[in-house]
Amino acid sequence: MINFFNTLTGKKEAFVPINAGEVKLYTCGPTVYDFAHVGNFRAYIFEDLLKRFLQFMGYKVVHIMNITDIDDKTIRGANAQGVDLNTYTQKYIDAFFKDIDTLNILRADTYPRATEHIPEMVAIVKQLIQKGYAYKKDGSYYFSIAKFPAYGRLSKINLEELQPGQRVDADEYEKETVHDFALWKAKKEGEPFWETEIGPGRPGWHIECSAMSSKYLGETFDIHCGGVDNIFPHHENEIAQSEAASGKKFVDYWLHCHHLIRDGEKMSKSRGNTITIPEILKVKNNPAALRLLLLSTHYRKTLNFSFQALDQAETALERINEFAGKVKYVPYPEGETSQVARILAEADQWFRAGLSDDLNISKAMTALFNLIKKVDVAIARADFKSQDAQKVDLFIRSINTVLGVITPIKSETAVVDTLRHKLNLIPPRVIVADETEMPKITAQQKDKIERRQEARAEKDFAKADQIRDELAAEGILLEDTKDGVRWKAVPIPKKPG
RNA sequence: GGCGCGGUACCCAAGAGGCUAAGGGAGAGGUCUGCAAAACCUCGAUUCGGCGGUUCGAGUCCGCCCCGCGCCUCCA
Repeated sequence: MINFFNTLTGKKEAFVPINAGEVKLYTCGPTVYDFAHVGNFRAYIFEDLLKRFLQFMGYKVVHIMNITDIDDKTIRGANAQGVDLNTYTQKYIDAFFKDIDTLNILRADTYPRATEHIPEMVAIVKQLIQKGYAYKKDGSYYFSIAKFPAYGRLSKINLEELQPGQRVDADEYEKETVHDFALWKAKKEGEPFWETEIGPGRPGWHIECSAMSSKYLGETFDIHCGGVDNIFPHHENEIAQSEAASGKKFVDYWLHCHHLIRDGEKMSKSRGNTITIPEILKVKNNPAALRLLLLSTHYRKTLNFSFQALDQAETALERINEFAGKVKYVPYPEGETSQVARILAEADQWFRAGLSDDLNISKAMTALFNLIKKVDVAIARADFKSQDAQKVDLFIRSINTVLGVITPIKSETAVVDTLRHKLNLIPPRVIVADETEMPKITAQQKDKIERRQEARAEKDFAKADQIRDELAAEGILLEDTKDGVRWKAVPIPKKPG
């Protein structure tokens, strides 16, 4: 059974989708007025983990993520640059998708844009007018929260105790009550507008999510995600609009991701302490390590971003990759042992149990590391066979459909018979198990490995070390083991800055 | 002021009444080795922000206090 912490009830609850075997998921996407920062992607990675885990557990997931391409900031940005709205937002949309791919985040089924769903929004506003939840003032339409008694249920906010911020009063639009919010904003000088049945203007912020979620997922759907800062007012307002319009429950499970902080402070554009994915990768070019870092703190806990933490994630990931490669590429004797099935069953159980418990990623990672430890011990004792390796490899691939970070390191131990070479019995040679499975290595590089082995046999260590350095600069790492020289292909380290 | 989250080893981080307080990183010792690196093995908190209380038994429940953070206004 899968449990999720539901913001609506404030409790962990058993997850039961409306239609068995199918999950309808809506996640709040970016407002494309600037480049998204890591904090934004922490939320998208959490949602990706959620989605991948549901798929792993056999659910079909229909995932919608909106793109807010019209709001105060996009309009301001476009006007400042003297370009039209679409031209302005497109470069941020492109950057967003590029980062999504870099972080190996699965694409949503649809990324509806606000500007392409004006008629759907107008239809909801009309319904709200008709049912008496909306009123018009100076060409704008507002939602009257006094008409919706359940208002505040999600955020647990008691309106009477709310201390309105100063900027509420500074709102340029006329409202009956401060907390009423705009559904539709009347046409204004210097702003894009649409001619509609409810008059010329543009949508308020919240209405797009109500309109687009119901269009693609239905009036009631399973899960709605976002950052905690969306709980109020955005999601509260969505509930009010949608439930007032449809007369039905809007969403069963609300899951909210906590913030990513930097130096103890929330990372946000308004504070100016943001950092983007490309900026991070300029310092440490390892997207999978970044993904692991963002993934490995539980989503309801604040995550403090630092490059030290990124280094730790990278080291941990290398260990996993090393192990995955050892299982996938290294040949073992035919057969199987009895213990590996047991180790795997235990790891599988922990992995599922962990993620089933409100996405407890720590427990899931523990399952993986304990597996690694136990199998490594078995390998060290030569108590590990080829069929064991296949099963472990399969398991790793399976959990990697959820984690999305593992790339087995391809490497091979070259057995060079230096003694026989010295006696001129055979030429030195690098023995490779399966050429097609090997990482990229040139004949020249192989030749160098052989020449280094010759140098070592002749105790010309200066030459041997020089060759090792040359290969390292080319991304081929040499390691002398008791079985021979082992090489692996690694990314060539980049100089920061 | 209201609502909410968190404080567990040098760092990150599980655990939410009872077998020896997961796991990762760093560190120490070891195997291997020309050296190095890597890989692997072993070790590591008598103690969970503080003080009281409940209990046979408390990181875990209750009370008070201290500290950090978020939301209440556009924000993932």
